[in-house]
Amino acid sequence: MAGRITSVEVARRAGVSRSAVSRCFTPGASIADDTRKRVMDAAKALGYRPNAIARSLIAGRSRMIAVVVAYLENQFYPDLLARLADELQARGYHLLLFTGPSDGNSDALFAQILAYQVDGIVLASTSLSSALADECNAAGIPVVLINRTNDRAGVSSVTADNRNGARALADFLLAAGHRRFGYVAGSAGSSTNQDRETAFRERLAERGVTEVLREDGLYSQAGAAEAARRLLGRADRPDAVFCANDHMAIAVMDTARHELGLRVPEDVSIVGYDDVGPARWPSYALTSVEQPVGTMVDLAVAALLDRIEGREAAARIARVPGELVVRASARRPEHGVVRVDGRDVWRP
Amino acid sequence: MAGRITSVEVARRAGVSRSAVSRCFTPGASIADDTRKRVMDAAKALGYRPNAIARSLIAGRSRMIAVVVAYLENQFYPDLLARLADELQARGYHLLLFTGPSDGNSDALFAQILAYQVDGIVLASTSLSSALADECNAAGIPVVLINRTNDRAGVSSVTADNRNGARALADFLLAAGHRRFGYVAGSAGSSTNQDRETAFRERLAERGVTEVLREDGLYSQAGAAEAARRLLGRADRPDAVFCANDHMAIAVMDTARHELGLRVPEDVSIVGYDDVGPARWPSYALTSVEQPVGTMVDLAVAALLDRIEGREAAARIARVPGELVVRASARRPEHGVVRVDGRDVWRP
DNA sequence: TTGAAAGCGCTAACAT
DNA sequence: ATGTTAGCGCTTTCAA
Repeated sequence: MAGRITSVEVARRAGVSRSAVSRCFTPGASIADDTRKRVMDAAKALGYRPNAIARSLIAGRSRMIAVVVAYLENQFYPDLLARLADELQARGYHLLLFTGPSDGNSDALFAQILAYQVDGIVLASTSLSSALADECNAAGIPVVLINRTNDRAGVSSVTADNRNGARALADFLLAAGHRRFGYVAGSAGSSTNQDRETAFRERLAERGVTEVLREDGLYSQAGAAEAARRLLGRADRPDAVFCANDHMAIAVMDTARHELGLRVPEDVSIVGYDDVGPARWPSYALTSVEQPVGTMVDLAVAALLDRIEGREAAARIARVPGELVVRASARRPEHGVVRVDGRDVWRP
Repeated sequence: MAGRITSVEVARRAGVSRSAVSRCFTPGASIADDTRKRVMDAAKALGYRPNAIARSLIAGRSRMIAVVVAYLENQFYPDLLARLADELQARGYHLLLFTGPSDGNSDALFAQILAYQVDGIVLASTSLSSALADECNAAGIPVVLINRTNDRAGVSSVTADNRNGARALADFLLAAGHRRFGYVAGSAGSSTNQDRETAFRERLAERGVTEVLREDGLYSQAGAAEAARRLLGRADRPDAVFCANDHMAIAVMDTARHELGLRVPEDVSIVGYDDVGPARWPSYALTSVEQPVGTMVDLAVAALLDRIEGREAAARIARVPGELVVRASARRPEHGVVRVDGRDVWRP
């Protein structure tokens, strides 16, 4: 541990008491300009920084937020993490990173998070969101789920408006003339997958299509490639496939083109969800519903800090809408696509 | 802050002193089995966890490691982060994440890092590696640079063997018959870019090729796309391009194919460095030198913890070799490519 | 083996 | 405006 210079040494050098030193580093404390200057000079000379650990002990707040993420291969999560860190740093909080347990041992993780006395927790799409969220909530620590919801009271969450997005995708594909559909699912247990899948099916059913071929991709690229082989290898293969996220859609496209020799979108239209970076790469040009990471982070941080700082006690459930961004991976309907801010979007 | 149950309450319930409670949670402390059981029962009943913050204050060590990363769009960094978090968690340390300042304000960042009394710092490829590393080192906190080096004494670093990798790439491209070369550079200031570029040029020069067209890509995809336009748009364009990393190589490939109408590798061979996930996607099938992130993390953690835990005081400089993985983005030499562990690698 | 007492570095009453 | 005192939750001598 470094920065061993303590406030006593600064106080001695400046010829004042430790309290005076403390006040210099406490915004809004009353201290004479002259004293402040002497203290600051001494502090600078000695290289003194108030010890945030000791401060936390008194304040009962650590100004640290635990963030638990499961998989970082899906570019959505690194984006999320980067923005979260920026946003928290800007507000004087810091991010303690935990990777979701591969071993499913949420208790050990929970113990570690609690031990650090974090002021709040962000759970980004880990398989154990629910269990952890409940425990933390019970322990009185504000929790916000990102890209998952949870029915329990007291747990805030921020998601895309997955149901509306999936409905838009259904309408879009129908408008392009598709009638045979496939769905590559994420983990069945995730609320995001459920929302995307059921809304997609419901909308198709409303419009007279009741059959949707389904394969599990489990949010991994290997799983999605397998799913693509099964789904697109059959004689009566679908001519439009909705993948629960872009990360899988990319693997499905690659498998369709490079393994199965299919043309996209001539032989099969493929659409995804999230609009992550690689979806925009010309090799994929994936039609996808955006999941606005910036807005989601802003809402998550606000929900968390409002509770931590006592401005509001209630949990908040936010659902943020996103555009259906039209690119080249799916057949394009004759009508309904307009250009907005340099992107083609679906506005039927 | 939660987990407000303190050791006093556990002590009272178990009918012992606070010291006894403390000893139960201190490995190797002497305590009667009977007492331990009573304490543990009480602790469990109350949901008590020792406060890591209070503990840090005494120990003078926080068991937190600060990690500073600059850009998370390049998949190498999320991979690094995930493994680092896992590795540290497994050893009882935790990762405090800082995003490298876009505003170039390293002082503010430094202050925050110091305030948290972190036990060590991992600097992953930020533009301010050197300045920060020096400051932290001066403050007595062990530092390890990943994917950068720094001449200063006392600073550990772990990098790929960039010079050897770049030489292998030069040999590989020459063996495939290329004679007109281009280089898309990362940030000129980064040691990694310097090593890759100079070794590439030196090796080509040794073999009689002295001209290499150079464009700046600045480690960003937008920059790389611009570089590709300039480099490949000219009449006497190179027929082989080495990009300082895969992240840029992907943008260069996309630009070549989709904007400039070039075939890869028939019209131009493109090679990168890092062997990140997207390099393996069939749409790119990028020939690249791997940067073994697992090994690099292991070495970085070892270097850091050996110093933190007093096993070794000296800084360590590690350079880890990686295979040149041969895929379809570059013309393939007639000889020298062999299959090892399911990959084609260059072993001249 | 156990408890009492001191103290990690800091801040927040409370005096002055 | 400043100093004195107490104490955040824990561990760690020191005695017993």
